Amino acid sequence: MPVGSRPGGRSARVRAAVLAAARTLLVDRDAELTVERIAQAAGVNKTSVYRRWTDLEGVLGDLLTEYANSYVPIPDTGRLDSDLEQLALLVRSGMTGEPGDLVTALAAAAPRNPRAAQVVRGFFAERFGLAEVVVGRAVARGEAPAGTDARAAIEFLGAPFFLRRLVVGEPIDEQFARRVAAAGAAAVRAGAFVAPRDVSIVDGSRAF
Amino acid sequence: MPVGSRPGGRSARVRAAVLAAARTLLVDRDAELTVERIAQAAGVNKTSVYRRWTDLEGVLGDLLTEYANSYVPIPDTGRLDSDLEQLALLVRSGMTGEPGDLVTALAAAAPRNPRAAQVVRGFFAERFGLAEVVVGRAVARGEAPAGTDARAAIEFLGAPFFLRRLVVGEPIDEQFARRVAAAGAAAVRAGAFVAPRDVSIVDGSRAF
Amino acid sequence: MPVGSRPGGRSARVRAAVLAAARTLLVDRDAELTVERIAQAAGVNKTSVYRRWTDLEGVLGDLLTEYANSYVPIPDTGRLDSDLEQLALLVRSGMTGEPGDLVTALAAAAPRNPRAAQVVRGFFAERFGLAEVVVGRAVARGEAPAGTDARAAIEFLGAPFFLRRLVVGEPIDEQFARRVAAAGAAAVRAGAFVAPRDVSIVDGSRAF
Amino acid sequence: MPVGSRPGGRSARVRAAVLAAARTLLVDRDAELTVERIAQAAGVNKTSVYRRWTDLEGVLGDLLTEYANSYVPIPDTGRLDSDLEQLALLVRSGMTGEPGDLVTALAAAAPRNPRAAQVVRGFFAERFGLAEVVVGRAVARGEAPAGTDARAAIEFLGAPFFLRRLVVGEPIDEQFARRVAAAGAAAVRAGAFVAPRDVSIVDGSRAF
DNA sequence: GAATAAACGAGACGGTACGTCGCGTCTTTAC
DNA sequence: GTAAAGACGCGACGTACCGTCTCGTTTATTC
Repeated sequence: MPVGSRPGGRSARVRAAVLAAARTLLVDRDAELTVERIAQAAGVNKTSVYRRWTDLEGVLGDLLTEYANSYVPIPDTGRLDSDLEQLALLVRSGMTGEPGDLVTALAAAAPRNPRAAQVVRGFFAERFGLAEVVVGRAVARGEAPAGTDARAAIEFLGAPFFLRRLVVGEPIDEQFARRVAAAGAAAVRAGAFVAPRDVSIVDGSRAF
Repeated sequence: MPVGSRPGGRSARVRAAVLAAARTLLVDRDAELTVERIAQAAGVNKTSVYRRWTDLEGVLGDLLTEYANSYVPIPDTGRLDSDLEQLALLVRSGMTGEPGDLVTALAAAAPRNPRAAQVVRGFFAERFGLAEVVVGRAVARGEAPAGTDARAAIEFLGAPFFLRRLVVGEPIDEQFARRVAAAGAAAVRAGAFVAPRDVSIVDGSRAF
Repeated sequence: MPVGSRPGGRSARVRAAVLAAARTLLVDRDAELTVERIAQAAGVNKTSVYRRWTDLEGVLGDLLTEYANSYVPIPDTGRLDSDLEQLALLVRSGMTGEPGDLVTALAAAAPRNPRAAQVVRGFFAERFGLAEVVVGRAVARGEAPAGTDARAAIEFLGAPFFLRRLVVGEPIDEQFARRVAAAGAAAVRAGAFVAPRDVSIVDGSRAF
Repeated sequence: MPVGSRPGGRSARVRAAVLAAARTLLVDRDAELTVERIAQAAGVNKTSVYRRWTDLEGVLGDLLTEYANSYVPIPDTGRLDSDLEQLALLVRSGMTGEPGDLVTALAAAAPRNPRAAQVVRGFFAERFGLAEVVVGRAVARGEAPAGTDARAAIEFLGAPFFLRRLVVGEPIDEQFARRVAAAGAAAVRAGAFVAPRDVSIVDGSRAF
C-alpha cells in the first residue's frame, strides 16, 4: 500500500508523520486509535491519510510491514533446544512490545476487514518462513526425524504466545517462553510434525 | 448482566429473542453484528437490549456462557495420546462452528472492551480447567512425569487452534487436530510442562 | 417534509431551533448557510437535522412553507389598477425581505436539487393562485375582457421582481412596483392575456 | 480573465479545450459541472484551469461572453407589435438552449459569487441595451408615447422568460413568447413605461 | 541553434462540508 | 409505575471539490 513516489517530496513527509503518529497513539494505551486522531497528531489533514491508505488498517499494515522488514536474527546455536529457546525469547520480546499491539489491533480488525487479515497473515507467513530454517538444521543434524514439517512445528511454537496475548491476557514472561520452547523441541524430536505418510515409517523405526 | 426475573414474563421472551437474533446474525457471515441490527432482527427495541446488557459484547458474552454451560464430554480412554486426540477433535469442532465465531468476535472486541476480555478469559479458564483432568490422569498412570503443569499443557494444546482461527485463517481440519494432539502428548511425556522447581530435580536425574 | 409527531416534544423543540437558526443565518448575509453551521447555531447536532430533513434545501423549504402559510391579504379595492398596485407593493415587500432571500437560495439550488425546485414551484403556484382572483374580479366588473387568463397575467406581473432579484440585482423600490402594476393593468385591459382562440374575436372587436 | 498571449500557442489550445468541455458538460444535464470534471473532460490539468480563471464561474462567464459577442439581429419590421414578437421569439430560443443553461448556472452562483453576478448583469445590460432601439423606433413612429423608458419596457418584456426558466420550470413555447410580446406591446402603447414626471402630462393628456 | 522563460501535466496537500452509521442516553407515551 | 418507541447528542466514518502548492517537462521565443 505504500505509495512512495519521490522520496524527498511532500509525500514522504506526510507518510512518515502519519506512521509516527500512529505508532505513538498505538503505544499510548487508551488512545482511541482513529484516523482522525492520527491525522491530527501527525499535523496532517484527514484527507491526506485517506489519499494514501484506504483504511486505518492500511496504516497499521504499513507499520507492521516496517517491522517485518526490520532485521530479525535467526538463532543458530548448533542445538535445536537452544535455537528454539532463542527463537521463543525473540517472539516474546516482539509480542510484548509495540508490534504485539499492532498485531492485536490488526487481528481484531481482521474478521471484518479482509485487507487487515491479509496483512497480518502475510506478516506471519514471512516470519514463520524465516524461522523454519531452525527446524531444517535440526533435521540435518539428526536431532529431528527426516520429513519433519518445519512450518507446522514453528506454528506450534508460536501459537501459545498469541493465545496469551489475544485471548487469555496473562503476561508473557521469559519462563513461559522457555517452557514453550521446551515443549516444541520435545514435540519435534518425538516426530510429532513428521508428515502423515512418513509417520508409519518413523513409528516403525521407533519400535526398534 | 442477564436480568432473568420471572421465567415466562416479557423479560424472558425479549432475552430469548435477542440471543436468538444475535446467534443468527453471528452465523450469517458478513452480517455486521451491531446492537441495532440485532434488536431489529429480534423484533425488539434497541432500548430493551441496553436495559438488559451493557454492550453488544454483553450479549455475546451471554451467548458464550450458554455454550460454556453446555455439556462437553471429557475423554477418558485410558491413554494420554487418545485422550488428547479426542480433546483436540472436540476443540476443532468447537472452533469451526458457532462458538468459534463468538470467540472471534469477543477476542476482537477484547482490546478495547475489558468486559469482553473478561468473558472470553472466563470461558477459557473454565474449559481448560475441565480438560486438565486428562493430564492429571496421565500423571496418575505414570504416562507423564510427576509435577506436570496440567494448565500449561492444555493451554499449549489449545493454542494452535486460535492462531489458525484468529490470525492465520487457514482451515482447521482433523489432521491438524491430530497433529496438535500428537505434539502435545510428546511434549507432556517429555516433561516439558514440569514445574520449574522440579525441573532442577529432573535435570539432576537427567544428569545421571 | 415536516415531521410533526407530538407538538410539545423534543422533536418540536429541535425543529423550531433549527428553523430559527436557519432564518438567522439566512438574514446575516455572508453567513455561509450550511447544515453544520445551522445545527451549531441551533445548539443541535448535525445528525438531528439530517434525521428530519434530507437536505439543507429541505430546511429552507420548510421555512418557505411557513411563509406560505402566513396570511397575505389579497387586495380588493374595486378597481383593477389599484388592486394590482397593492399586489405589486406586497410582492415587493416580500421580495426585499427574508422570503426573498429564501426564494433566492432555493432558486439557486433548484437546478441541481429537484426537491428545492419543487418547493419553490409549489410556493409560487399557491401564491399566484391566490392572486388570480384579482383578475377574476376585474373581468366580472368588465374592466378586463372575458376569457382573460388570470394565471398568465399574474405571472407576467410577478416576473420583473424576480428578474431584478435574481439576475439584475438592482434595488426594487416602490416606484418600480407601481410601474410594473401599471404595465400589468394596461396589458390585461388590452386583452393581451385572453386565451388564443378568443384573441381573434377580441382583435376583431378591436378592429372596429 | 482570459490571457490570450499568442493566438496559436498552447494557451489558446487549452482555453478552447476547457471552454468546449464546459459547454459539453453544460448541455449534458445531470453532469455536475465541476472544475475537476471540466478539466478532465478537456484533457487538461485542473491547475491549468485555475491558471486562467479564478473560478468555475469565471469559465462560465467567458462562455457567456462568447454568446454575448455573437450577433443577434434586432428586428425592425416597422411595427412595435411585430418587433416585440420577433424579439420575444429570439429570447425564447436563447433561453431554451445553451445560453439559457449558462444563465441559469451563473444566476444560481450569483448570490455567493459577486463576479458571477457581475457577469450575468453585464450580459443582460448589453442585451437589453441592444433591444432598446426597438422601443425607441416605436416612439419615433408615434406608436409609443414620448418619454417611454425603453430600458424598463425591455426588462419587463424579458422578465417572464426568467421566471419560467429559473423558478417556475414550465416549458417556454412560442405561444408563451407571443403572449408576452403582446402584453409588452400593450403596456408600452398604454404609456405604462413613461417616466414618472411625464406621467402627469400623459395622464393629463389622457384626461382629454 | 542554443539558452531561457513561460506554460504545462501530474498530483499531493490543507481545508470545508457532505451525508451516513452506530453508539449509548434520555424523554414521552402507553399499557 | 414500568417498559416500549424512538429522538437525541456524540464521534467517527469515508467522499467530493475546492483552490493552492511544488516539481519536473515541454514548448516557443529570444539572443
